[in-house]
Amino acid sequence: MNLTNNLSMEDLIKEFSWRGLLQEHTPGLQDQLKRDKITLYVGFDPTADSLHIGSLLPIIMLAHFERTGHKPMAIIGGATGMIGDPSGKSTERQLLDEFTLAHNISCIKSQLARFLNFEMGNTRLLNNHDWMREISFLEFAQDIGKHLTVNYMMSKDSVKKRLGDSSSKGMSFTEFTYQLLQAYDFLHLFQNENCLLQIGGSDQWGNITTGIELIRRKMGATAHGLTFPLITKADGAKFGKSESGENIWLEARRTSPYKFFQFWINTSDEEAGRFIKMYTFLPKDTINQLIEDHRKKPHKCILQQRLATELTRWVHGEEACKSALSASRLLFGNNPMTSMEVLDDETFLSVFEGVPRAQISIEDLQKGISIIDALVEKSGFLSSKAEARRALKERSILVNRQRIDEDLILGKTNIREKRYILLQRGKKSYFILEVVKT
RNA sequence: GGGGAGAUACUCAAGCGGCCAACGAGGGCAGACUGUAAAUCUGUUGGUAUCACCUUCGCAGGUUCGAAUCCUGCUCUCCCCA
Repeated sequence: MNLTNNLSMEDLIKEFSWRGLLQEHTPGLQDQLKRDKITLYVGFDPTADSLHIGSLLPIIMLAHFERTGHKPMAIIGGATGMIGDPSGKSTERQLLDEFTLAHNISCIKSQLARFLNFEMGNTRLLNNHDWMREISFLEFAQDIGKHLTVNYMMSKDSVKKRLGDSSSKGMSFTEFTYQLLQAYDFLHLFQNENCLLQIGGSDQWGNITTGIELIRRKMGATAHGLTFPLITKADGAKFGKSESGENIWLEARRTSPYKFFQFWINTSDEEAGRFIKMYTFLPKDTINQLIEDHRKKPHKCILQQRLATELTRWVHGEEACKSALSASRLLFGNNPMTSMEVLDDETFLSVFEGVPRAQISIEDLQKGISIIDALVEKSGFLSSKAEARRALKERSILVNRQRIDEDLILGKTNIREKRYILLQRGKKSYFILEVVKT
């Protein structure tokens, strides 16, 4: 992505503000940021072995800080991840065992390294387990717990929600303590790394201010907090899930670059306008121009195209982005049929990476397989013959992108190129049959 | 402890002896239209050997030629009075 727009980013707060990345911040932060290059941090929860697009925003925030010469730190919640943050959660969270946690942490570390420059030493990666494990419960009670009242802690939304609602299952002491642990993180980083700012999603505001309060009471010093909005979709649905309800991960093995690309392509006009500001590093002028162009020619999907391209390139690299783009052109372009036939098997596979597939024997194919068997028994693509019949009646089944009838018998002639047959239900659901010798 | 109401498919919700694989709404899927959008319209939404049969209406029994519908017991949920 374009890194050379530092001029417009002299005032980070302003920058965040027009990008829609600013929810709340403590007073005086703006001046502080203009005056000094400060150290700041954001926490990442090691709840899975890959980050998903929900984590993209904090990463982008750190990248903005990195690019303007500040010293960002990504803190992996190796200790706090064992506890679970109650913010925004209505029930007690599952605790993770140590093995899973260690695995998750190492995976997340290597992912973050793709987006942030840890090489130069300006941007760093820490694990809060490293200092959390040093402190005993008694020390914690004495040095930390002393400074904040339970009354203060109870006033936080994350706590109030769980105590007030009679239908909820209550809240364990462990979860109640979470905000203190996070506050201790901030205090520790303030003392040892001269870290002056914690950022996070807007649901973190309560936890961040607890940290600021702890630093104020214990050290008599001023620390800062900044939050960015939590993303909601225009229709109120949860952001970050594909249409089929799967998470969109940053790891190519979990979510193929093609699917990732498609996720952004499928955003609505309004969302695309909002997201391109938040999720790309394109300068203001460029974005305004794009929005203007899009308004004039909405059918071109300029915003969605650019958003998807920029992000796929950033997350998966130039190569993956190109093939995701060409796959999309192929599948949704004007004359997909002809281009399908031209595809050799290798390109075909890369286009349909991540599409479920099954093997089918050449002998069966020689005998001929009814399309219903092919859809259900031989592949498991559809779950019952009744469903297959229904789909065929709806004329929603395609073989090698050609609409077919119920009486089709699959034979050798249906193999495209050398080894594959492409099944399709509707526009977006694909399945690959791989022809093998038995 | 006493009294009452209820449990039906993904969700809500009809049905109260045969015409019930079960009205309707939402959701899902698909088709048309379109910008791989929104809105709209249409079809579809248990299974199989599909003009038929099988399994499904909280669980287990029973009455009946025949039950989601009636009876008995059980489990769970909700409400009212103590």
